[in-house]
Amino acid sequence: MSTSVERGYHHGELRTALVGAALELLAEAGADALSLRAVARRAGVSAMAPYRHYADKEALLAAVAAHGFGGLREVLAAADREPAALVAQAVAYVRYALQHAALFRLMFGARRLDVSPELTVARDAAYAVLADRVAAETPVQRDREARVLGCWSLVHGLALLFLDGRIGEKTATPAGEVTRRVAEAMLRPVLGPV
Amino acid sequence: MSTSVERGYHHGELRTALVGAALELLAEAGADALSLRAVARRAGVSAMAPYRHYADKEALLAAVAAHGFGGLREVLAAADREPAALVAQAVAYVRYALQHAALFRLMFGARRLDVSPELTVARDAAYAVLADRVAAETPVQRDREARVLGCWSLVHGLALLFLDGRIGEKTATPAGEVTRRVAEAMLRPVLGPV
DNA sequence: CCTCGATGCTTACGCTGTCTACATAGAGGA
DNA sequence: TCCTCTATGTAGACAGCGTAAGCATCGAGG
Repeated sequence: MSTSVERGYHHGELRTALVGAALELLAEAGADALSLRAVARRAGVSAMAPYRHYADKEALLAAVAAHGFGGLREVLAAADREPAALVAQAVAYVRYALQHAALFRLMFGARRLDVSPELTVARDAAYAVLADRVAAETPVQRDREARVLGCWSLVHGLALLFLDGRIGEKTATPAGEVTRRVAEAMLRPVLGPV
Repeated sequence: MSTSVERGYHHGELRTALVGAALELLAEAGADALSLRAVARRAGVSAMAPYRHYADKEALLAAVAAHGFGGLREVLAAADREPAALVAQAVAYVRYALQHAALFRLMFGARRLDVSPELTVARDAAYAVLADRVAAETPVQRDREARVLGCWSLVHGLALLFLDGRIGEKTATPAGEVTRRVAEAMLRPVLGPV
């Protein structure tokens, strides 16, 4: 059997190849170009082939989003091993959103992606990295839940405002630096001196 | 001339009627149902008629989004007149997002909506209400910009996490109450006792 | 009264997601 | 060895979408 370009009637790895093709399209041409037919085309397969592996377009997008949350989890976990782990995670979160803009938007795409358990698991795993760090640095049990939510909201909102071009238009400051400053300004009083 | 159902060849108020029809569709059936043809249908007009008033679908969506920012500005301004204005604005922001979920998502839809000056103006006007309040309550000039950005991110992220169903699934606490708690937990140390 | 520009309509094209029906191939039992 | 069964991929069709081109209608101003 051939492993790369050559293939016969059956693809062999279509399921993962489709996610890969979707990620490429997303990175190269944005969300508007992400049609099911275009994904199939790029995978070198007919328009209906994806339906053997995914119930419909939404299901494929859910798999793509899950992949995105996997990547997010990795960068957050890496940042968590740095000193000033919380601020590092905030910066990593925003950086990931900016580097994978279309994918990041897809991940929070609003649809009934929740039906996919795979997506839910990947999502929760990514957020657990952030939530655990916040919880660990919040001594007072009473405030813990609210602060986890608050920090999560802070980085997520910051990422989206960057993506929407609401920040960084006027300032020449790099996104990472802005993120660090905002995170420190909001978290310093909360967590004590970093 | 007839004002309601009856109309001849020309509509007369198509431009605003289209925005109204789009808002209705958005509220009733969500973003997926918001096709240009469906909007035209609801306005009682042919599929091509909207093009006399908007360059393309994006342009109409920009007008709809601008309308949404107008509404957001109003509720924020009303909240700003309450005691504990900052927390009240946070609650109002989240409430607006939840009550107009599909519209709210459209408002931050990521596309090149920025080309519409009308949209930019409406957007900036809404955020000015929040930014002014934060600035007014941030005594230290040095932190002001970072805190404006931080508070903005906080409420925006919170709203989106609610919309995505990430909050409120497990807790029975009403959204407004959760928002209030988070806002207070994050802002109390920043702004001093409310 | 008559023209002319603004506004709306009709038709048509390529693209999309998805349904139905058919083709192929590799694996397991006869 | 051959034969069938199932998983996988293909072909064609359909309705709905955004939108380009050209035609119809109307009201305002000369």
